[in-house]
Amino acid sequence: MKLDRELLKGATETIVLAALDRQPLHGYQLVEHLRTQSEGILALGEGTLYPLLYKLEANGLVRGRWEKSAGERRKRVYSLTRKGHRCLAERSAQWEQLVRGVTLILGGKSYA
Amino acid sequence: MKLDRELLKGATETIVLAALDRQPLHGYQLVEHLRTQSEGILALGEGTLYPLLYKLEANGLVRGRWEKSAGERRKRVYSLTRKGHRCLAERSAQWEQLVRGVTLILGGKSYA
DNA sequence: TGGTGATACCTCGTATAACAAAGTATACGC
DNA sequence: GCGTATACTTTGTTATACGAGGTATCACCA
Repeated sequence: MKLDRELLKGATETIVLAALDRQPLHGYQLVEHLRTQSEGILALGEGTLYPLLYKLEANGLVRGRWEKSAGERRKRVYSLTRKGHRCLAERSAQWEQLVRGVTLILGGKSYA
Repeated sequence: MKLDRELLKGATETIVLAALDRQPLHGYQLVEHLRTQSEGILALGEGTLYPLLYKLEANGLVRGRWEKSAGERRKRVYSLTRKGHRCLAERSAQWEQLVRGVTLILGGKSYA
C-alpha cells in the first residue's frame, strides 16, 4: 500500500531530524535509511529530501559538511545542531499530540 | 500547543469520514464535534471544513441533505455513503501505516 | 425595536510542502 | 569503454489547510 502523498506532510521534518539525531548521514544515505528503517513505509524521494535538508540547514537545525575520502564520491554529511535537537523535541511532541487527536476521533475502532 | 498547520494534511479527510460514520452531522456541528472529541487538539476552521465537505460529496463519499425544523436555521446534514465507508476503511489503514512508519523512525524514544 | 451574540453557511487568496522528472557527475566492475 | 550504483541539484506541478472576509437567521433582552 502506497501512502497518500499528502499524509506525510509536516511529519517529514520530524523523521529527518530524528534520523539525524541518532547518527550523521548524508542525503542519499538518508533516503535509504528512512526507507529501510520504516520497513518501506516512508519512501521519500531525493526531490523531497535534498531541498528539505537545505531548508533545515538554512534554519540552523542541521549542519552539513562536505566529506571526501580517497576513492569515494564527495558527499555532504548532515548532523543535528543543538537547535535542531530542541526542534526535534518540539515536533516530536506535536506528532504525539496529532496521533492522540486522530486516535480520539477514530476511537480505536477498526474500519478494516 | 497549537499543531503545525501542515501536520494534519491528508488526515483531515479521514477524521471527517470517521466522525460522520458514527452519526450524521452538519458542518458547523462537525467543527465543534471534532474540536471537543479530540480534546481541542484538532481545531479545524470552517474555511477548511466546508470546502472539504463539498469535495467529499462531489466524490460520492458523503451525502448532504438540507434540513429545516420550525424555529431553526436551515442546515445541511451530512452522512456517510457506502463508498465513503469503504474509503474510510482504506484511509484508516493508511493512517495506521503512517503512524507505524513514523514510530519506527522515532524509535519510541522520547525527545522531550 | 433594536442590539448583541450564537448559529450556520459560503468563498477567495495565500502559503507551503511533497513529489516526479530531468539533469550532472563520479566510482567501480566487467 | 560501458553500464550500474552512488550522490547531489533543480524545476514545475499539485494538493491542501488556513485565515479572513462575507451573508443570513434565530434567541434573548433591555
